[in-house]
Amino acid sequence: MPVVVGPTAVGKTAVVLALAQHWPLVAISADSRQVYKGLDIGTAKPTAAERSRVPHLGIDLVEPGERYSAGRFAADAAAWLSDLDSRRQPVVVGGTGFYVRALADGLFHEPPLGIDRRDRLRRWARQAEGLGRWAARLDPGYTGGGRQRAARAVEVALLTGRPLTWWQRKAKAEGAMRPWYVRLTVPRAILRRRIEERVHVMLGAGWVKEVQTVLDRGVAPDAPGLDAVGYREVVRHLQGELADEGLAEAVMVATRRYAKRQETWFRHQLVGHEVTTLDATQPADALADRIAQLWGEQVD
RNA sequence: GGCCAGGUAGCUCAGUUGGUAGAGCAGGGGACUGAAAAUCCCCGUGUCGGCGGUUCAAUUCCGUCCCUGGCCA
Repeated sequence: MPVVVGPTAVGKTAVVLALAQHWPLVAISADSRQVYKGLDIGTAKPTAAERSRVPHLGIDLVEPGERYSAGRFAADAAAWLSDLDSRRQPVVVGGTGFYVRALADGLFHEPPLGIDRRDRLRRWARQAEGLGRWAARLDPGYTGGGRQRAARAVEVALLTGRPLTWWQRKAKAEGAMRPWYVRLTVPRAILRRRIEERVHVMLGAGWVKEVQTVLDRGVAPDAPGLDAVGYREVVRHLQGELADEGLAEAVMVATRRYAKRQETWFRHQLVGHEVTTLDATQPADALADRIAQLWGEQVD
């Protein structure tokens, strides 16, 4: 199954829409922020018109105040895949490497953890000293990665009796599907330009108002959905901490950094799978033609 | 035209009582299995505006020229 990946603003959506000229498609969005209802402009969700051309799954699943996760995504996506309209070819599109992996490779099957114990652990982990050392002691395979990931390693080890890396090794065997990664890439300077344009379009389209509306509905400024590139800056602007003149630039900086992290992921984390890298300075139609051609050659 | 203040990393600046220089921001590289647009780790050689002079040694002192800003004509 084709999995179209690449950094924000390379043009993934345009390629999928163009690809729909070749086959009837259904797109599965692997994007950790498009799952939130009401966050449309800043997450560059496909528009209603675009979605009428290609139905999209994985969009508008939860409220911005609710916590979604890669695990839920893996489960949801598995359900969608088993219940597809057989006349449409599924294509995964996404910028969230971790979600793509959860879908394509599957995550380890987490045993029931005991909500109370887990919550107590998490509260402790938020301010515990030497969390990284705890993680390394409990999981010899732990390679570092800050408080959030250390906390997770400690939690899994303590609550399941096995280190996280043990579960990972065990789960490797049960690979879920055979993904064919189509990785879109563009020189950094061009991506920078595209990001710049896109941010201006988003702000011009009423992004600030969108966030204001979400906050007015009672969503907390630090809600999971708003903890996102650009949304963080817009929230700060609405709270008077970021002046109007600085907003666009601050959003662009955050977006560029995000794009860099995405490229690092897609450069290194897809090993062991089939990957086709395409130069996305070409128009979407040409890219779609190329994908269609290669797809035809796939054994599948 | 005169006087003053500047010209050092992509940007804003610090600094060197003369021994070829360092912060912030920007930027780059990397890690990644239920918060991932998250969370972390690593990375600073640049004709110190040009040309001359003094000196063992000049980005630093002197001269001159160029550029920028301010004030005065």
